[in-house]
Amino acid sequence: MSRHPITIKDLARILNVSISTVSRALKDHPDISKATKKSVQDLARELNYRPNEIALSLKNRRSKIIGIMVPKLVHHFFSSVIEGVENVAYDEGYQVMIYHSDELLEREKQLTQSFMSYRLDGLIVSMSKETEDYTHFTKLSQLGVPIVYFDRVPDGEYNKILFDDYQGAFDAVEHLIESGCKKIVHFGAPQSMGIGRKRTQGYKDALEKYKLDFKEDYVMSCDNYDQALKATQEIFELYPDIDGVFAVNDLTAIGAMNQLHKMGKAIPKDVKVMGFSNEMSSYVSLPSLSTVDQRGIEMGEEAMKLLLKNMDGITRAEVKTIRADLVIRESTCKVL
Amino acid sequence: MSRHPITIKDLARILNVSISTVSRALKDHPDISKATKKSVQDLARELNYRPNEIALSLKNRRSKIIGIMVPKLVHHFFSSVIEGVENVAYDEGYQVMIYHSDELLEREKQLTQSFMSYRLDGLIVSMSKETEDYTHFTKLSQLGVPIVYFDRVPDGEYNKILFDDYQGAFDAVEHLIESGCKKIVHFGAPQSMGIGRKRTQGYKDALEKYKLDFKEDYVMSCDNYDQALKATQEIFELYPDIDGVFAVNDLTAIGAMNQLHKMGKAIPKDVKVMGFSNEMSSYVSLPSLSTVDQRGIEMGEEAMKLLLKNMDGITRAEVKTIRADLVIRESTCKVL
DNA sequence: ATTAATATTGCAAACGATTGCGGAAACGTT
DNA sequence: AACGTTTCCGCAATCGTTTGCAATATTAAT
Repeated sequence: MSRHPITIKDLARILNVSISTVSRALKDHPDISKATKKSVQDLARELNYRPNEIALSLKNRRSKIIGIMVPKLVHHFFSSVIEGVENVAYDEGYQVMIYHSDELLEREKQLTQSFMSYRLDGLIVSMSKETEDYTHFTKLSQLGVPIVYFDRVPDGEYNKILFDDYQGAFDAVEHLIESGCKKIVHFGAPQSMGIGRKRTQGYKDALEKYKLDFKEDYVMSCDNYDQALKATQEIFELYPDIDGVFAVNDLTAIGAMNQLHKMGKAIPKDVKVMGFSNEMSSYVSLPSLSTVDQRGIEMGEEAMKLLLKNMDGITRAEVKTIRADLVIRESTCKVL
Repeated sequence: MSRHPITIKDLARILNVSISTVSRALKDHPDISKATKKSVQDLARELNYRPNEIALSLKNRRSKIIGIMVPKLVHHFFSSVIEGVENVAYDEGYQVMIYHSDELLEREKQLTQSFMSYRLDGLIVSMSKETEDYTHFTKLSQLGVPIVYFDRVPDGEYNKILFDDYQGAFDAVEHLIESGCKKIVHFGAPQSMGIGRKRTQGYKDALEKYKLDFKEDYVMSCDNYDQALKATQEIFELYPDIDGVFAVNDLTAIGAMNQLHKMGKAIPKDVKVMGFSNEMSSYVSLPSLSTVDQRGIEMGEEAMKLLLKNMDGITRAEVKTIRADLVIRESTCKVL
C-alpha cells in the first residue's frame, strides 16, 4: 500500500488551481478569495493533508527539531530532564530528538555528525564520562548551532544549566550532622569528575562548619552498589564507630545500607545514610533512603528555555544553577 | 556566527565545476576523471563537507530515520528495548528518533502526526496504557508506513514482538512452588490489560499443574509499590499462612517484601517473593529479589530486524515471541 | 467606453542533492 | 581528413513548499 502521502500538488491538481494558490490558501493569505480558500481548506481537511516538514526544513533551513544528548537513558535523572525539555519544546512547536551516547565518546562524535547532517536547530547536551576533549561540540557552536550544556558540562564560557552539587552535598551532610552524626564517611565519585569534586567539597565544608574532624580515610572512591558493599565492610571494620554515610548516589547509599544490615548495624539507629539523586530505588529501599533531589524536570525546562533564547539570536553565554532539594526519609530519622 | 554549513554548490563554485560533477565525484562515479575526483574529495574533506540529509530525504522520499515510541522513558525495560533497537539501527545506517508518549493517548496521536510530517521510514511502538482505539496507528500502516509493535500491542494481524508473559509467569510460580511454597498469592495488574490477563493465567496454570488450590481471594489487583504495602497487610491478616507472593512487577514485589518485613515475616524463610521485569531496584532490594528478565535489548534488536524486513518490502504480518529468563536471587532461596 | 485601481491568481526560482541524457573534447582508425 | 569511440562533464528535472513579482480578471471612476 505504499501510496504517497498527499501533497500540496495533489490538492492543486484536484482543484485545478496552482500550487501557489493552494499554499497561500492554507495559510490564510489575504490575496486569496474567500471561496478559493474554503474549497482548498475543505479538501485539505478531507484528504488529511499534512505539510511535508522535510520540504519545509529544506526551504527554511531550519527543522523545528532540537536534539538532546544524554549519556544514559536508564537513569531517572536524565529521563526527567528529557521530560522537562519536552514540556517546553512541545509548547513552542518543537520536536525533540533524543540522542543516546551510551557514555561512549565515539558514539557521541558520530551523533554530532548526524546532528549536523539533519540540520537540527539546537542541541542540549550532557557529556559522556569519557569526554574530556569536547571540540566536536565547540565546532558545532562555531557553525552557529546553539548549544546548552547541562549536568556534565565543559569548562569555559558556555550556556550551562548546572545542578548545585556543592550545596546539595553540603545540605545533605549538614542534615546528617543535625540528625546527630559525629563521624561521617563519604563514598565519592573519582575526583576527576566534576560532580566528584564538588560533592566531596560540600562534604568537607559541612564538616568544617560544625567543627567535626575530617579524616582522609573517611573519603572513599566508590560510586556503585557492588563497590559500596565492599567499601562499607572495609571502613566499618576499621572504624566501627562511624555513625553516618554520605554517598555520591543512591545505589551506592543503598549498597552501604544493605551491607550495614548484614553487619548487624541498625539504620537509622546506629548509622544514618544519605544518598544523592532521588532515584526510584531510594523510595523503595529498606529503610527508605533520604537523598537529594536533582529536580531534573525543572532542569530540562530551564535548558530548553535557554536554548530557545539562543535560537532567537541572543548569544551571550549564560549559566543557571538549580538548587538542591533534600528529601528526608527513614534512613536519617532521628531516633529518640 | 551563523555561517551556513557548506554545500555541494560551494564545492562546485570553488573548483569551478558543475554541481553534478561534484556529486558524482563524491560517490566515485566512473564518469569522473581521477584528477577531478581527487580535487573534489580533497576539498570536501578539507572543508568538512557533510551531505544535507534533509535534502536527501526530500529527494529520496525516505529519511533513513526510524521512530520508536514508548510510553515511559524511566522504565528500565523500555530503555533497554531502545538500546537494542539502536544497536541494530546504527549498524544499518539508520538514525533512531525516540518518541515519548508519557502514557498519554493525546500525546500519542499528536506524535503520530508529527511522525507523518517528517516522513520517517518506519515505526516501532509500544502503546500507552490509555490506548484502546489504535486507529491512529493503523492509518499510518495504510499509508504504507511499516510498523512493528512490541510489548503493549494491539489485537489482530500485525507485526509484533511479544514477550512471553504467560510462560514467564508460569515459570516464576513454578519456581516458587519448587522452592516449597504451598499458598501463593498473586498481585496482578488490572485484567483489562493484556499483561495482567496473561501473567495471571500463567499463575493459575502453574498452580493447577502442581495441584495446588486456587483461591479467588489470592488474586489481588495491585500493581505498584504503595498499593502493595496495603494489599500485603490486608491479605496476610486474612491468611497468615501464605508462604509465597508472585507480583506483576518488581516494585510491587518489593512493596510486599517491605510490608512483610514490617509485619515480622522473614523472607525467604517464612514467605518467598517473586517480581517481574528485573528492574534495577530488584538487584538492590533487601533481600535481593528473584524476578523474570524481559530481555529488553534482545526484544529491541528483534523489533528492529523485523522492521528492516518490512521496509525492504516484505509485508506479511509476523509475530515473534521472546522467552522469559528467570533471575533467581535471595527472595526465593530455599531455606534449609 | 476608457482608464485606473484593486482583487485574485500563476510563474518561476529557491532550498541541496541526484541522475538520465546529451554534448564536447580527445583519441584511434582508416 | 573524416569518421567512430571513448572519456569526461554539464543541463535540467525532480523531491514539496514558499514567496516576490508579473499577469489577469474584476470593479470603480471618469
